[in-house]
Amino acid sequence: MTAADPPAANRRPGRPRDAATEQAITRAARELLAEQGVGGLTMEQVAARAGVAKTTVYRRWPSKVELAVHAVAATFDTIDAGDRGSLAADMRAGIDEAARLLREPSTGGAYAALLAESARDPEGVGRAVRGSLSTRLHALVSQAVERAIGRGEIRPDMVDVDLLADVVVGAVLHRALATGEPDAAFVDALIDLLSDVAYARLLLAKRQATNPLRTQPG
Amino acid sequence: MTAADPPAANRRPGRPRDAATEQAITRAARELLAEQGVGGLTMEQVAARAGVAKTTVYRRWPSKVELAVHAVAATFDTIDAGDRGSLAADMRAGIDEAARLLREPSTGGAYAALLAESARDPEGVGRAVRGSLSTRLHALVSQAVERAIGRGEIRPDMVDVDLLADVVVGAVLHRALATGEPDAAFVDALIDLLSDVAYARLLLAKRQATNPLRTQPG
Amino acid sequence: MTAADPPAANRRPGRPRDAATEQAITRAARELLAEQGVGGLTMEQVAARAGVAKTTVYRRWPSKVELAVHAVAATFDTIDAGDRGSLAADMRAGIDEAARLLREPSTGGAYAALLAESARDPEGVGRAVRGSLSTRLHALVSQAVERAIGRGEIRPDMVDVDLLADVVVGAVLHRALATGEPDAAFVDALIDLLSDVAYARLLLAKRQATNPLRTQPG
Amino acid sequence: MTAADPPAANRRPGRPRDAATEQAITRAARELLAEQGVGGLTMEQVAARAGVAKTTVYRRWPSKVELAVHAVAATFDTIDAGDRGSLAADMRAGIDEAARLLREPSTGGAYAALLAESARDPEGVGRAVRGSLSTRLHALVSQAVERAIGRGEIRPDMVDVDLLADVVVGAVLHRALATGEPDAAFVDALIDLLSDVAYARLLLAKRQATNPLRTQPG
DNA sequence: CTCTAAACGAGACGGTACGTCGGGTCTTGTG
DNA sequence: CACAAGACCCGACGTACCGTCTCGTTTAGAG
Repeated sequence: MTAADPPAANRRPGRPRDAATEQAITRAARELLAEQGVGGLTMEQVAARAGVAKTTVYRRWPSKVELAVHAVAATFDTIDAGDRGSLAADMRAGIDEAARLLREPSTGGAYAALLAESARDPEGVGRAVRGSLSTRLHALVSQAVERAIGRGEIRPDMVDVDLLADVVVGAVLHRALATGEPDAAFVDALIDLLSDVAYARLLLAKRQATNPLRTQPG
Repeated sequence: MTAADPPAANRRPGRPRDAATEQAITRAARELLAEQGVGGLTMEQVAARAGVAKTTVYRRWPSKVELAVHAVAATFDTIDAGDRGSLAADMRAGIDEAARLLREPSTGGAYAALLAESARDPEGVGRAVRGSLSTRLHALVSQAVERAIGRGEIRPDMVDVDLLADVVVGAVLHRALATGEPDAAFVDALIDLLSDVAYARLLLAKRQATNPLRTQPG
Repeated sequence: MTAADPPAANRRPGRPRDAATEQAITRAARELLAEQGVGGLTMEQVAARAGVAKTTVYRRWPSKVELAVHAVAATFDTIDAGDRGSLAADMRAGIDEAARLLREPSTGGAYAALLAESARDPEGVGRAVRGSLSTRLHALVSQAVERAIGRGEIRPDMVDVDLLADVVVGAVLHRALATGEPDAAFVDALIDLLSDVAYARLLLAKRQATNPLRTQPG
Repeated sequence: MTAADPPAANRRPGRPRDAATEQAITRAARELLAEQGVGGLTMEQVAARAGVAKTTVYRRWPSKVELAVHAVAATFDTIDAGDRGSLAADMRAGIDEAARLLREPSTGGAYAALLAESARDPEGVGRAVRGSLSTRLHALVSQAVERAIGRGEIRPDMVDVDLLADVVVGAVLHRALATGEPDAAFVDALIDLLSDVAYARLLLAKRQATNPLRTQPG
């Protein structure tokens, strides 16, 4: 084997980056996002507020969008996705978390803006947004389902996790930005709806029957 | 005596606006939106392509955002919300329409961008977006439900129309922009999910029972 | 002879122009000129303040510059060029008048601006400016000289009226706009200078001599 | 020890300005001024012709007027104010220079336009115009006089330099823009006039007399 | 204890679009 | 015709960000 310290091997030459700088930028970005929304998140302002040169910001995040993704992701770090013991509890907790985050105009608006950017550049921005943001929102639902499967509460074939996640996240997002507040009543109603789905499927599975209301496409 | 002329009564003074101009702008805006997304929707470009002075555009739409709303709304004019005869058919048609529109990156992206703007200015932009866009997407679902109520297929108390609409539109939107394509399989799965809700509720109503899976909010 | 009223023969068909309108425009133009200088003299503002449509202004003065000429000329209508009885008194009065007019920043500035326009369009604007403005300023000097010649105070070959006028008007104008105030001391000094010219010429004429200080050009 | 480096001491931080850029702008401004007068001196055009972003122009000259001042001043850099050996020669040279510059419609017109602007903003524009332009035209006369005083040709109390300068510059300017060409004959006549002033004053000084034509202000 | 390589602050730079202002023309309906 | 009202084209204004660049100045480990 060659020399030594594999962890220190990737030590890059030159002056190392200042960790405080990174924090200052992140903090400034989050503050601006919260105060003025996506439109207020300008590289110029971020640099100024962080007390940092624009170059320094660009050295870390190659474009404004990526910084925005980072800033929103930082907000998502507050997500609590702990195990609540049951599917119902986990689902409620997950939906509550989603509503809490997206209800905030700056966060909800920023997420929507980044989704819009994703549409323009699915490979670049889209990949980043999905990887850092959408996935984490989806996880709020999918983790709950997976835990429930693990517990034996439901069977894997009974639920399309991806669909479920899109339904939950999409409904909360749209309610937050287009329709009104994703308040407690909304969350309750959404949970009831999902409960009814579960009820129907458990029943149908037990009876080995098919929902007669299901029609053929076309 | 000749008939009265009510249309000429509210004639505004001054040179009337040129209808052709209005069309040219709308058309240019839609084209640019389709070709290059929201980012490509520039007042400068719109005016140039429409063969019109920038002032003329601003005279009609006081800002870029309002023009964008108009352009997306114009795209929504292609929505076919005819009566298909049954709730199931209407729902499928409505979801298909939503998917068709939002699947288009320019339209879906633009809608998301405008939702983002709504978060920054709920009174101004938000009101316009809701009035011209969100409402029309919701109508795809709510009309279907209302027709079904009219037909006696379902009872009004069995469904929260607003929730349902947010679920459908939100799910389609999020799938389109964040997760993947809202393709036929997705639409089918979504319809199945809704069918199961209906099944559960019809059953529970007949039995005068309550879904035991429903829990109390915590 | 043909029909009637020769003075009314040039009666044009259609609705006659409103004299009050003309006055309102002139007044508005002068006010704006006085309040905000040439830069503040916009067709839009003039029309608005006169309570008149832009068309109406353009019907009378084909361009902004011509209106400006008219407005300054209207200010020049206050010139008092009465006979003071002697060359000295007339000259003093003329220079005082010039100083009074050009000292006013709006008038002096406007005159300078119109001279600038003249440089761009000597035939059109230039002709109008010369005809309505420069000539009248020159007259302040030339009338004095001509009266003096009439009285026999000086001989026509002793003075180049045009040069004299340019010297006086030019000096006052430049002092007003570039150097400082054309105050009483300045006017006095200018008169003294001209008096010395007259003294020299009278003396030289009497002696039938030539000023030895005059050198050959080149 | 090596010599000190005072020039490098006051080095400003950041990327230094490109000298070539500055020249390109100046050149473009002068060309446009010469070709199309003040009206043709557009920030947009200057930037385009200089192959430079508009921002770059604004970084140096905060407004169009200041750039115009600079452009005219650059034209004034061609002034030759060398010592010709005698008051007469220096005066002739100075007047010729003034005539040469102001005869050019673009330069004369621009100078007039800037004087007009000075009237609107005496502190800002006015200061710049006086400092960069008027002073330099005045110097054509005042330097000649001061040299003459140095040589003993005339005595300081015999001439009001400021008045003289305004007379010369003003007369040339007004002749150029309002009356006709400041051609050779005009320059000669102006010089003759000034020569006669000198003659009168020398004579009166020698005789210790007063010009009887001088009257008291009234 | 120098050498090297990168981080860093500062600010110039090219670019694109913004929304506004003003000039001058054209097009209505009404007096 | 005159007139009011206002649409329309055009060109320029000055500003705001974007992302890139070029400087001089640290700051660390490597030799």
